[in-house]
Amino acid sequence: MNDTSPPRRGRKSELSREQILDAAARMLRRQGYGNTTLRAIAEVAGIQAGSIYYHFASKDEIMDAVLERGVAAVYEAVRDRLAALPSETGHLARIEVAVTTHLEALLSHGDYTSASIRTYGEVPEAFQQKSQPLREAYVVLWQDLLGAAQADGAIRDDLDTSLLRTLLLGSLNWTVEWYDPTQRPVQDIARQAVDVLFRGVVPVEEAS
Amino acid sequence: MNDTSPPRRGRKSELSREQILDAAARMLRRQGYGNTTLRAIAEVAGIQAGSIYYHFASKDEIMDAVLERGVAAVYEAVRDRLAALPSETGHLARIEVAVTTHLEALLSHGDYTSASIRTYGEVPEAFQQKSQPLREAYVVLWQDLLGAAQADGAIRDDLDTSLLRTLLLGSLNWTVEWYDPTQRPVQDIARQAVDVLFRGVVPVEEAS
DNA sequence: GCAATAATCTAACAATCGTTCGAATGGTAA
DNA sequence: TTACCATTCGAACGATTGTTAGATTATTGC
Repeated sequence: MNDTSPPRRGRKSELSREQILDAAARMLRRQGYGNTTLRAIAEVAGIQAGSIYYHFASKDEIMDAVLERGVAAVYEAVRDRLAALPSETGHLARIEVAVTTHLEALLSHGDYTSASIRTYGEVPEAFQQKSQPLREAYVVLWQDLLGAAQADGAIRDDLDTSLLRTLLLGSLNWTVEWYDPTQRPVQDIARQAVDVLFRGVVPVEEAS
Repeated sequence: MNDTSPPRRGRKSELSREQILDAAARMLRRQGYGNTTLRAIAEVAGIQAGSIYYHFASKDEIMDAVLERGVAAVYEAVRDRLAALPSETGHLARIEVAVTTHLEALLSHGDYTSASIRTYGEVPEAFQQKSQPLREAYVVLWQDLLGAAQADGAIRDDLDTSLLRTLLLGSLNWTVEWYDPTQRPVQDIARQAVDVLFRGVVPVEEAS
């Protein structure tokens, strides 16, 4: 009944599986769901199209794996880094760490996270739902972070933290569309993003 | 030689053309480029698939028209509203108008702008280039806006306005992914976005 | 009302899609 | 080596794709 045990497989299988996923993520990122062909994935992975079905049951299963990996990479990175902070860490410091980690994870696992972000909307609803719990957990994480900060007066209480969260994460997520790793280190972007988020762009002397 | 004159067409042609474009934009927005089928577009538009070719030469030509319309709607709206401002308008006020107008245009032409934003990356390079001049012009518009503000001291001069622009526009563009017109008026979002952009989230008394 | 042409329909085409399956290969334990 | 199972190949399938062309219907100008 409980069919948790996978068919016993050798070491080479996992390697191929990984190559297929990498290829799929790379193609999903630039061409979207509908344009990504199993034959193209196979070619990039260095195998034949039919061979994919030894590792995955369907195209959707591949997409699902890529999507899930994309969100998990960011969520787990941020969650773990926050958990590793000393308990006396201030709210603003925690937010700064979250922003920086989010950006680092987002841009270092570029293909998976980009594919996840850009493809999520165009994938059949049926298996959007599989990665949805993770996405919601990540939203809750941020909402708690911002809510706690506001409750303690670290964030102005005339702001809607829910709106603030979507605006902030939107700004960060959009970086996958333009970020060029050869141009500028991720930390520079994170630093200025946090700086503007905290203090705004207007110089203090004339902040009306 | 100069074949500028289109084949003389009646009034009904333009109506159908519009319906095809509307249908295409709506499908592009939710399903992406590769998943959007000419037969599906035709069904939404209330005609037969083959009839599309009376109005457009190819699928790509439809996509091209949708993409261009999407960026043009936002660009022209912001440009015109800025041009209509009295010349003595301050830099921050101009930026506020630009942000608000950008959001309003973005979200009121939802299908076209969303399709334009989400599909641009997955479309063949050959005709990404057709809407590229418009996109660049829009970037220049914002860059001038922010650069002039910084030159006059309205924006802190330790900020990189080029990075600031991408972060800001990213935040605004991302709204097409989550905005629900039944929940909150666009102006509320614009107001808080400008507020945070100018003054940051940290209360003045403890801004270090 | 009649001719002309604008607009749409219908049916098919070649290509490509995801998928299947039996045969061929690879490696590993005995 | 032999036998067994893991892994891949190669070729095919039905369905669907963008596109085409001729027949058919609407609409307009006179």
